[in-house]
Amino acid sequence: MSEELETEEQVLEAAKVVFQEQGFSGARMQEIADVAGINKSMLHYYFRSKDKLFQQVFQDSIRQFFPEIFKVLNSELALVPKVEKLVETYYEMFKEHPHLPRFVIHEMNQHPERFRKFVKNTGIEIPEVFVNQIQSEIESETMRKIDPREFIINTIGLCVFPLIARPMIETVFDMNEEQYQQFLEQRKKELPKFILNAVKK
Amino acid sequence: MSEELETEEQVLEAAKVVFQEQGFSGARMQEIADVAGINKSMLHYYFRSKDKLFQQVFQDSIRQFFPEIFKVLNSELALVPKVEKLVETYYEMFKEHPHLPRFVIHEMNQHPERFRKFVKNTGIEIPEVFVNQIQSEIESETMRKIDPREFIINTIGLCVFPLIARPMIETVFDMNEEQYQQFLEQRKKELPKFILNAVKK
DNA sequence: AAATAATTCAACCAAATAGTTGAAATGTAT
DNA sequence: ATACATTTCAACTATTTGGTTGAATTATTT
Repeated sequence: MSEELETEEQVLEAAKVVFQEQGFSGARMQEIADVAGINKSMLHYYFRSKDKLFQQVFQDSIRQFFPEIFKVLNSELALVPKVEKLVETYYEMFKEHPHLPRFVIHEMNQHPERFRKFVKNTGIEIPEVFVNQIQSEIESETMRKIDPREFIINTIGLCVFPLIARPMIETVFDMNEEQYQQFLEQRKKELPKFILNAVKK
Repeated sequence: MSEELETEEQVLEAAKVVFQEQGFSGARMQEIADVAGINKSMLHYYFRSKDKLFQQVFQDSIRQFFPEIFKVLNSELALVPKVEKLVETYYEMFKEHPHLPRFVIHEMNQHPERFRKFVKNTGIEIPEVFVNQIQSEIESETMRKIDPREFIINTIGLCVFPLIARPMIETVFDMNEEQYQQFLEQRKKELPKFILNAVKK
């Protein structure tokens, strides 16, 4: 039983790469096997079907996408460092997993019910601490009146969009890969200012 | 030759619905035929292959997604009404085509080169008028210093995100369909304030 | 050493799916 | 009326693809 975990992890890793790039319907079992460096029989030896394998990958991706961010949202940081930390957390995550957000977005829209089930499994809840924080900032007049939900959605959206829209950005603004990466670096610094200014009194 | 255009349009419309919902690899020719209310032979009679049909749909979707926005960006409106108009334009477009942005995002990432080619075909260019407008606003100190590209990306991202992330929003904030629609309505009013405040001095 | 688990391989099966064909029917233009 | 274009239909082909099988091999455990 020595290699079991190792190979299983190898398969999962390969499946993650292929599914996140191509989506469920675009992914091929053979390609996953190739990337994992094993043969197709092994896929079915560990995971019984494409669907089972996909669900595992999707579940894992959800766990990667949300909880880390919600941990920051519900931390005890003050508003300014919290927003900075949020942006940084996202950018770190996406540096390693550039296809993660688009994958989650695409697949959650294909099967919203399954997505809901999976999210419930991860135990995510409405970020209370953060909602309260916003509310008290508004009351103490250090922030203009804004629906905390808007705030959260805007922040996540602003982090995610430049990644999922990469080809659009490169095309419209005529950038090469390097210029795009440079643009992201600059943006990482500017984004917290943009967000914080947007909610300033 | 009387019905030709009509039927061809019917097929394209059906293909648009199915491709935009399921993506290229998820779409089935049979389903497109069913939605168009014709049989499969006709698909190949007008468009020779799935790929040809898809490219037509994708090309059309790009034409729908970008030019309208760029027209607003490059119009002669002042900044405040321009942002308001931008948000409104997007929301109107997405009311009729809710799957459009996710479709374009997904497929442009699958084949960035083809996407680039298609965009070039539509004759989109860097929105000069708007870039100049931002620059002069910054010089006259009515706006804080910001890269115009950031401004454009942030605006589009903020418009698009709540649509492509719908299942996430409904799940995390525990909304039903109606509450989600209501949320969008509220957001339509709030978003211009958010954007304009973000770039205010 | 014996038993069990992990792995490979090649061949295979079954289902899904894109695409084809040809004959017949219907509609349209000249 | 005739020619041409459009449409239907059902059956068919070819390819892709998910999944299976079983025998042989290698590694691990006991």
